[in-house]
Amino acid sequence: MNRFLGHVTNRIDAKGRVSVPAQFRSIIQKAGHIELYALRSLHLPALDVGGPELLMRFDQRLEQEDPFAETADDMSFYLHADGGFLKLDGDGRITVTDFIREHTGISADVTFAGANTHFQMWHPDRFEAHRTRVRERLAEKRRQENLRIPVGTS
Amino acid sequence: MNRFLGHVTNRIDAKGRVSVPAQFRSIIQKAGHIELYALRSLHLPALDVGGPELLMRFDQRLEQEDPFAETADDMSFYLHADGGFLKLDGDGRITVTDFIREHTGISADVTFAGANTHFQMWHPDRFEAHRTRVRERLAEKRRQENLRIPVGTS
DNA sequence: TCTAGTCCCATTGACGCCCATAGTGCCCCA
DNA sequence: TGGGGCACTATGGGCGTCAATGGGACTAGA
Repeated sequence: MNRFLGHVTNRIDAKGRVSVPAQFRSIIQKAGHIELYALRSLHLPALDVGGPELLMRFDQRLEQEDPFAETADDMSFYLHADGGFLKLDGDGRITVTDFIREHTGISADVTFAGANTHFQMWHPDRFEAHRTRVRERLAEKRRQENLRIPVGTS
Repeated sequence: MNRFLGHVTNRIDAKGRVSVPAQFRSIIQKAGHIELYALRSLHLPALDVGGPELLMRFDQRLEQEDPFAETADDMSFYLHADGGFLKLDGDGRITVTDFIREHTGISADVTFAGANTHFQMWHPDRFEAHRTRVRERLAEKRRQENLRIPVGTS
């Protein structure tokens, strides 16, 4: 399975390193990459992480923009200055830099969460909070739709 | 990876020198260049720095952006007259000249920010301010157009 | 002579590379 | 079916290398 699924929480050691879950790692390494591309999510206190092809996807999206509009500059700045590479060491670990900590609030532990084509890095508490919030939103949405279309799935 | 990505802040020493991040340096040296070209960014209080090919790209952009040749000439003059070489010393440092300080407000520290094909030099505070502004604009834009910049929607 | 710009060297702290260990799940075999 | 052992992951730590920074000495031009 070459999709990022599920979530795992790992500990950051005294040297500031954390193991990327083997399951996620194998997907990246299968593609022959030893470095990860990380981007600070716009709306969430989380990091979007994937192989270099993640950056390619964003670059393609960027090319669709009018290169002389402010949006293109903004997107380029966001993708290139506000993103960066994370190098995997020989044991499949990455070092948690200030770049990561500032945006996510991560301190002692990291929750890795699959997101299909990539994965995310969270502070465990914030991840949990986000998870329940999402669940509530979805439940609410379904409740509204059920008023019209009663599809009782439970 | 031969792209300028991420950002680092380095200190200017008593002699006015600052280390160019090794990651950026290696990209330049891989391309076989010993000197850097610096241009004032058009809209930002930052310096665009890169190899000689940076000049050509800026010229092309100028031509396309401004249909009136005379204005384009003025702009070209403005850029080139004040643009200059930054010589790397043996330890990969450059001297921060008044030319740099005037346009960027840089005083004690420099933030080097990747911009894919080149990099930028910022005053740390201004960089941070710009970063948050860009994120706000992109977030707003996405809210309006449902523009899918980050994959992480959840 | 003084100043500004180089070249070179020293220090220190961070990071990469390597190996060790403990916990866990799985498989195989009795 | 239960036990032993193998494989692998997460984690911890040692150590050498390199980057960032500071500073001294030499040179050339004002």
